[in-house]
Amino acid sequence: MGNPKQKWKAEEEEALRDGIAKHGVGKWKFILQDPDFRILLKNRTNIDLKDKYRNMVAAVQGTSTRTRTPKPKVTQDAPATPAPLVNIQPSPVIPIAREPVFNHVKEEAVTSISDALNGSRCNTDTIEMIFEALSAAKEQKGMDIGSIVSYIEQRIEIEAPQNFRKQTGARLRRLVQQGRIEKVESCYRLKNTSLAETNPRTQKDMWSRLPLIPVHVKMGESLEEAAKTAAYKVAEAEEKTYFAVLCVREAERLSRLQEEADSVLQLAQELYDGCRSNNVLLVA
DNA sequence: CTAGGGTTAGCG
DNA sequence: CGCTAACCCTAG
Repeated sequence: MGNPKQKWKAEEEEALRDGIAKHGVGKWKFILQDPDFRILLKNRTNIDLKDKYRNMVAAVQGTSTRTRTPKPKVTQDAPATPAPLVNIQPSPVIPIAREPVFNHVKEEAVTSISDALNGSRCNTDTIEMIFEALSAAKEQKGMDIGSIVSYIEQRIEIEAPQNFRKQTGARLRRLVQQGRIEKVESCYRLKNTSLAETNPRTQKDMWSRLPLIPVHVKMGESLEEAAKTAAYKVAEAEEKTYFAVLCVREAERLSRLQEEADSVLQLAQELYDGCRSNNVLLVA
C-alpha cells in the first residue's frame, strides 16, 4: 500500500537527463544532491533514477532496433562525450537531446565509421577484410592492391569510396611494417604465423551474425553468398549502402570485443599503431 | 551506493 | 494476456 506507482513527469525526466549530462551516468547520488535538480527530483531516490535511466535506454533501443540488444553496456563516463552523428529519433521520449550519454554501442560504431570516412583513423574491419582476402588467396603468391580492394568491394557488394584504395594501401604498408603480412614484388600475402592468430573466425563467424532477412538461396550458392546478399539488402533497405554495411560489421565487431579480451588488446594495438604511423607517415 | 535481476501494477 | 514502466532485492 505504500506505492501507487508515481509516473515520471516530463520535468523530472528532463532534470534527470540534465543531471546525467552534468554529472555522468551512474552518478545518481550526485545528481540528487545537486541544487539544480534536487527540487524537481525530491521524491525520487537514486535507485529510481537508475531504473528510469534504464527504462529510457531500453525505450530508445526498442524504437531503433526491433530486437532488443542484450547489452547496452553503459560504461562510466564523463559528461563531455564526443559529438554524435546519429539521430535516434525523438518521438516518445527523447533520451538526450544534447549529450549522447545513451546508446554507447551504436554511437561508438557510428563515430568510428565517421572516422573511416575522414580517413583519419584505422578501420579494423578493413584490416580483417584484408586478412580475409589474403587468406583466400593463400595458395598463390599473394595479391596486388587492386585485387585486394576489389575483393573487399565484392565482399561488401558495393562500391567503396574514392579514397578507399589509398586507405587500404596505407593499411597494407602498416601491416607489413608490423610484420603481420609480407610484400613480394607488388603483391601482398599472409605470413604463415599470422594466419592462426588473426583469422580463425572471420570466414565463419562474421557473416553468420548478420540480421535475419529473407533471401533466396539458389542451388549451388553458398551460405556466405546468401549472407552477402542479405547484407546488401540491409544496406539497401536503410538507404545507406556502404556505411550501413560497415555499421552492421562494426556492431558485430563491438560485440566480439566484449566476448574476447585478447581481441580487444589486439584491436587497441592496431588503433594505437595506426594513429602513430599515420602521424609519422602521413604528415605530408 | 550502484548495477542488474526480479517482481508487480497499469495499460492496450 | 502480454508488454512496459515503476518498484524491490541483493551482491559486490
